[in-house]
Amino acid sequence: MIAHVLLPLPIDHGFDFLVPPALEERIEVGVRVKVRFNERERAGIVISLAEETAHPGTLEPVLDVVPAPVFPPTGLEFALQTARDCLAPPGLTLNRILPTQVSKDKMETFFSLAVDLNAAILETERLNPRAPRQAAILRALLAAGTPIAKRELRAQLGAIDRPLARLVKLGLVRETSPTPSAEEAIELPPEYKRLSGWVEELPVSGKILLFADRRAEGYLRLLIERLTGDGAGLILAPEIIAARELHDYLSQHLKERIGLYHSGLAEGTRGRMWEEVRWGKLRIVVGTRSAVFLPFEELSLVVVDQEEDRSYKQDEMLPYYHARELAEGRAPLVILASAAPAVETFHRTMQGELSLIRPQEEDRAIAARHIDMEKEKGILSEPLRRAIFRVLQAGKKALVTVPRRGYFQAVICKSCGSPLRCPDCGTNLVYEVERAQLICRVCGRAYPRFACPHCGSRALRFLGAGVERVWAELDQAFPEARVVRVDGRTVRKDPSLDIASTLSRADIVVGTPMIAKGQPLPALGLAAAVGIDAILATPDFRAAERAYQLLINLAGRLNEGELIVQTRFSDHYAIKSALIGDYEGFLQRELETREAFSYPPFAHLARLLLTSRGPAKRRSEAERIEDALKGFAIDILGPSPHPTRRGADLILIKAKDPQLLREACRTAKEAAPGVEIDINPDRI
DNA sequence: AGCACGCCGACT
DNA sequence: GTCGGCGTGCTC
Repeated sequence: MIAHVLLPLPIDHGFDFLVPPALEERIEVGVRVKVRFNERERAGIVISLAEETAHPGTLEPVLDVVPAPVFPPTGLEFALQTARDCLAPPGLTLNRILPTQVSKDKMETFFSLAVDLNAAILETERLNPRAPRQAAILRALLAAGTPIAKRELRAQLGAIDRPLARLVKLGLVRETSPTPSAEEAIELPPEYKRLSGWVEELPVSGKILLFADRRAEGYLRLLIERLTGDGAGLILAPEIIAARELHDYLSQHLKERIGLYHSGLAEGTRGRMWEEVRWGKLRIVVGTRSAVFLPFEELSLVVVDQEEDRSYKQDEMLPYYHARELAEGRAPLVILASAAPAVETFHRTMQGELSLIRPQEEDRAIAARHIDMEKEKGILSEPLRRAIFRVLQAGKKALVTVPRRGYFQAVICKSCGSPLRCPDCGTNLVYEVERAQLICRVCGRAYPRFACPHCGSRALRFLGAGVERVWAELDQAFPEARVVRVDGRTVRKDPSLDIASTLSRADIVVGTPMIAKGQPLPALGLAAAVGIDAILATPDFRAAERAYQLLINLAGRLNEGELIVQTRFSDHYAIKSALIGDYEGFLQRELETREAFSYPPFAHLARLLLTSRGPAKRRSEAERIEDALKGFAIDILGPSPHPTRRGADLILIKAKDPQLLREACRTAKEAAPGVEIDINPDRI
C-alpha cells in the first residue's frame, strides 16, 4: 500500500511513502503520519492511499500513524480547497489547520435510548432481576427523557462503564449528542423575547446580513429553535475575549455543552475539541477564526459575529484566509452579523448577494458627544477628566480605548487639518521612526521633506499616544481609582481574561479597541475613545470605516450613560455619523471615496509578499513579476518595504475583476514561486 | 524548508 | 592554486 503524504513545506505537491503491513490497519486518508524525508523525521498528512506509485525510485516507509486528530474527508477537502483559493502550499495549510495532538482528558460523552419508550420499559423489567445496573441506567434515561452525560450517570449510579457498554452492545442505548430544545434552555433572560424577534424572519437557508446592535439573545434563540434534532452550529467571534463572552452567555442559558475554540487553548485541548466535533459529540462551538476549519460533518448554520472585524483575516502566516469568506461555504444558513457592517458586506446587500435583516433598534439612554481637541491640550482633555470623575462619583465605571500602537505616529497637516496622504494612492502617510521620514506604505514612495504633499505646508502635527501612556495619565489623575490596563499582551498572559470581570475589580479599564467589542456591560457609565485620530490617519483605505466601527462598538458596550470621543476631526464624516448613529450617511461618503480611488468594493486587491532574503534577490523577483504581469489590465503598486516585517517587500495589485486578479496572482506565483500571496488583504 | 551541487571572485 | 558567494534543483 502506498500513502500520498503532504508535508509541512512550501511545495505544491506531496510525496509517496510505503505503508508497512503492520500499519495498514491504522492508516487512513486524513491521518497524520511520521515519515523520514530528506534525512530527517517529519509529520505529514495522508491525502490518498493507492496500490501504485509514479515515483521511479525506492520509497521510504511510513514510520508511524498518529492516531488523532484526523481530517475527515469533507474537512480535508475543505482545507485543500482553502489552500487552492489562497494560493498557499497545501502541505503547510493542512498541517497548520490540524492540531498536532489530543490531550488525554476524557471527552464528555452523552447517551440516550436507542429504542422507543415501550421497548425500553419492557427491557428494563426483563433486565432488572439479573442485570440491575443495566436496568438502573435505562430507568435514569427514561426518567430524564433527554441525553445524559456519562459523567452524570456515574454521579447518580456509581460505576456504570461495564453495564453501559453492554446496553450499547444490545442496541438499547446509543451514544448521542445532546439535543437542546426550548424546554432545556435554563432561565431565559428577560430581554430574550424582546431582542430575538429577528430569528422569526430567518429563512431555512441563505446568506444574511444581520444589522443589529444586540445579537446574543437571537443567537440563543437560533440555537434553541434551529438546532433541534441533528443540526450543528458554529458561531465565530473576532477575538478570544469576544468569543468567551458569547460562549459564557450562551452556556449560561442552554443546557447543552458549547465548545469554545481558539488559538489560546493548549494544543491538546484544541485537538480534543477537534475530535469531539468530528465524532459529533460536540455540535455547537463558539470560536475565533481558526474554528471555521473544525470538522463538522454537516453544519446547519454558521454565524459570523462582528463580521466587520479585521481579526477574521489571517495575515500573519500562510494561508492568508478570511474566516468570513470561508464561513460562507460551510453551511446552508450563513449569518454575517454586525452593529456596523463592513462597507464591502453592506455593499453586497445592495448587489442582492446578501439579504438584509435589520431589526428596529431600541432607544438606549446614551448621550454621545465629541470633545474638540483643537481646543484642549494634553492627552486627556479636561472635559473627559470631569466626565470620568462624575461617573466614578456616581458609582459607575469607565471604559477608555486607545488604538494599540504606542509608538505609531500619525501625521496630520495643521493647515488642511487632514492626515497627510500620498497623492498617488490616497492612503495616509506614516512617519517612519528609524529613517525619520514620511513614507507611503502602499507605493513605497518616501517624502523626506516634512511638508504636506497637497498644500506644501510645513506645519505638521504628530499624533499618537498608546494605551500605556493613557493608563499612566489616568492613574495619576485618579489616584483613588483602580485603573486596569488591557491589551494584546495582557490577554496573552492571561487567556481567561474577560472584560466583565475585569471591570468588576476596576473602576477604569483602559485598553486597545478589542475591549470595545462585545456585549453591553451594565456597570458601565462612560465609554471614551482617546486617540481615534490616529485610526483616521492610519495608512489604510479602511481607516474611516475602522474609526466608525470602533465608536459604534464602544456605544454597544453601554446600556446607558455617555459616549465621548476626543478628536481634532469633529467634522470628519466617520465621527459625525457615528455620534448620531447614521450608518447610511457614513456609507454614502465612504463608497464615494472608495470609488474615487478604486478600492474595494469597486476594485479587488492582492498583496504579494516577497520574503527572500537579500534585497537584490527580492528586486529581481519583483522584476520577474512585473514582466509576467505586463499583459494584464491591472494596477501594480510597489514594491515597498513591508511595514512591520523587516527584510520583506510588498507589491499591491489592483484589478477591477476578481477573476482577473486571481489569474494575475497565479501568473505572479509562476514567475516567482517564492512569493506569498494575500488575496483580499485586510491591511495594505 | 533544508541541503547538495555548481560555477565565478578575493585570499592563504 | 583554494575558500566561499548564493542560484538551481531535489527530496518519495
